[in-house]
Amino acid sequence: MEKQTITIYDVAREANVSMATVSRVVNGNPNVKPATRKKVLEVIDKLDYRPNAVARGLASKKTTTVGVIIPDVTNMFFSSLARGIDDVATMYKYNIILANSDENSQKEVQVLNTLLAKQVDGLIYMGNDISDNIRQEFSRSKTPIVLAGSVDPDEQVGSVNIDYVAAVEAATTQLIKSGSTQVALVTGSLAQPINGQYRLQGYKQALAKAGLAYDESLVFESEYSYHAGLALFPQLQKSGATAAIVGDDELAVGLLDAALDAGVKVPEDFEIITSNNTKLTEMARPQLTSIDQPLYDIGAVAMRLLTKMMNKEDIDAKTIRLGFDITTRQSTK
Amino acid sequence: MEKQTITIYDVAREANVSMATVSRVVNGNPNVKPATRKKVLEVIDKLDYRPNAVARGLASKKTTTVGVIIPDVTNMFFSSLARGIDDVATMYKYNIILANSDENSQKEVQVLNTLLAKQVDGLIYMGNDISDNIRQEFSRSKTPIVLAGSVDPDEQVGSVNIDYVAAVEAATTQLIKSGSTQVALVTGSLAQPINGQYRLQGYKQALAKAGLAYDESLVFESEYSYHAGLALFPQLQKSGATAAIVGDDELAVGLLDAALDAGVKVPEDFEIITSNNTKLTEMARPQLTSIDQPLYDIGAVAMRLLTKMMNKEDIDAKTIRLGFDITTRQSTK
DNA sequence: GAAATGAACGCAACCGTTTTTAAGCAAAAG
DNA sequence: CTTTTGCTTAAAAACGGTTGCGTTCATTTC
Repeated sequence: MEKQTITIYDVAREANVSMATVSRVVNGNPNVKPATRKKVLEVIDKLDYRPNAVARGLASKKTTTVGVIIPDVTNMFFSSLARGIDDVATMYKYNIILANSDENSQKEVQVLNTLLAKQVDGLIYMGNDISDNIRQEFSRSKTPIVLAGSVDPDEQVGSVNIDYVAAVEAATTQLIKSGSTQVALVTGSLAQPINGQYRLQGYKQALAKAGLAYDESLVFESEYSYHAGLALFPQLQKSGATAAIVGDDELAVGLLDAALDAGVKVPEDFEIITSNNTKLTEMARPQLTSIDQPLYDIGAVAMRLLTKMMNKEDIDAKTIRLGFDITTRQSTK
Repeated sequence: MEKQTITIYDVAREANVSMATVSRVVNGNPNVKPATRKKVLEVIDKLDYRPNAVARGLASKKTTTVGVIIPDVTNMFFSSLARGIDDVATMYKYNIILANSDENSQKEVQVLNTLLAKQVDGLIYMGNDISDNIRQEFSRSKTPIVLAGSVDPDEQVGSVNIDYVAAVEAATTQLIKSGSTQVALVTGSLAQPINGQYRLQGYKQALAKAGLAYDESLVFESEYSYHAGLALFPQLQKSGATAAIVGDDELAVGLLDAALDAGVKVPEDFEIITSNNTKLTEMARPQLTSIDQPLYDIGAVAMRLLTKMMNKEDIDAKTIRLGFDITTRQSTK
């Protein structure tokens, strides 16, 4: 009795036209006489008809849905990207299926497959680490994919990011110029290209240009979390570092708070530059100087790129590098 | 040439069975002879067959997808809920379509409709304000809906939250006991039931029990943002308040930082209790005392409730009230 | 006035599953 | 030895649209 879903067929009958015609007016196909269009529209309105997107997806092979793989929505860095993604997605009439992966490659592959099973028209992947498993799935997938905020050494898929080498070099240089000779680099696993290749390289370049020797003991690998930062600071201190460039904002706040709690003055005795310029950098006291990646834009541009790919438009460049800045606040002199 | 999607039909042919049989093994239907099951499985593996979820959705009228309407993923409060939702969703084999609404009722209705068009099996709504528009859509929807972290005065749909009256009363009482007679209440719009009804009531009750008069000038409506907090503090100070209970963590951090920047000592001269116990409360210095709503759990329980509803199991109670605590940190004496 | 043109619209074949119905068949029962 | 019973499996009808192709019919064109 309540199963009553009204279909395109009901509308057709009621309006005395074929379902093809109804389909045309629903889809804005111009080949419909204004009078019939009007009539159909009225019936649609009267019956409160709502096209079934699943049926439509099956018939047209398009779901107007894209999959988004995110390490953790709870992380400001990624959620900022996600917001950019969703905004331009809705702008282009797409919806987002959001799946948390915890950067667990097994989960990622899993999720990727259910996303593909759901026939998403495209896919956006976020995550620092592109495991071989996932890379393999990428390459045999016919579905357009773009990476947001991560780098892909072999450019199989689209991607949007900033020049991490240059960014870290600039940040490191700034720290050196302000007087530190012992600048620490605190990032996630060096096994991840973004850290082990790009950030590390930028760091070394800055050192080299300043005529400073590279000292491995000033490079720290850490989890990206507040508590990790809290726990890591003593080691940083022991290393003799007087400044640090940090790969994640939560981590940086942890370091900062640990410093403060230990009575170390920031920026007088210890300077910090963090990497993501999330709201956290403003909320900290002292506020954190940060590399300013345009997070929202990275997401937005990634989604825009994806729409082009889904639309089979031709792309000028598969990988887009956005500009960055360094926003100076109170954690540097 | 590569359009080659392999369907259930291909598998059936290759395995010399009907598609019905393939469907059975894919869906774990027991009525299949082990031998044939094995054969089919082999063919599936060999052909790398992946069932088309869209077709499945059309035929079964189930999409194993739920819609999630969220004000803003970028907000820690909501993203924490979202994380809980997603985790139990995947636990029950559902995916999440995430849509940001900015608490804009027009956008909400819009999004709700496209979600329903996509035949989601259920819906989770987050947001402080349940506009009449959206409430109306709720009531005529046949799709199960549950609210996460918000209250619904007329309990049309499921919902999961905490006892906001009691929570605010407890917080206010604590502030009064520690010596403040002028406790401010800083929340979002009082037009929203959660503020105007529940929080305000808890606040008044605490006052009454302590024999203090209710003073309207100590109640502040504000946007939930860091900058709003920064801007609001001077007014708070002018009001003579020596403590505040704040409805949102970002807002609270803003207030805290403004106090600090103004040379007001927290908690000596001004105490703060905030409401959501997000990570921010730990990151602030001094750390913020907070009502401890189990954010993740609210999301998780909401999703669990939704699975039951989608499954047509009978529910003991449509609205579930989780327990809360007050986690004392450094912003209270 | 007949033929050609083109706009509107209807027909019907998919899209890839699920699911109901029934058939086939071997073992158990009578 | 025939009938009943109970598994397996096949066939085919949905599910609600999209879309290529063909048809209809009012206009133009010659």
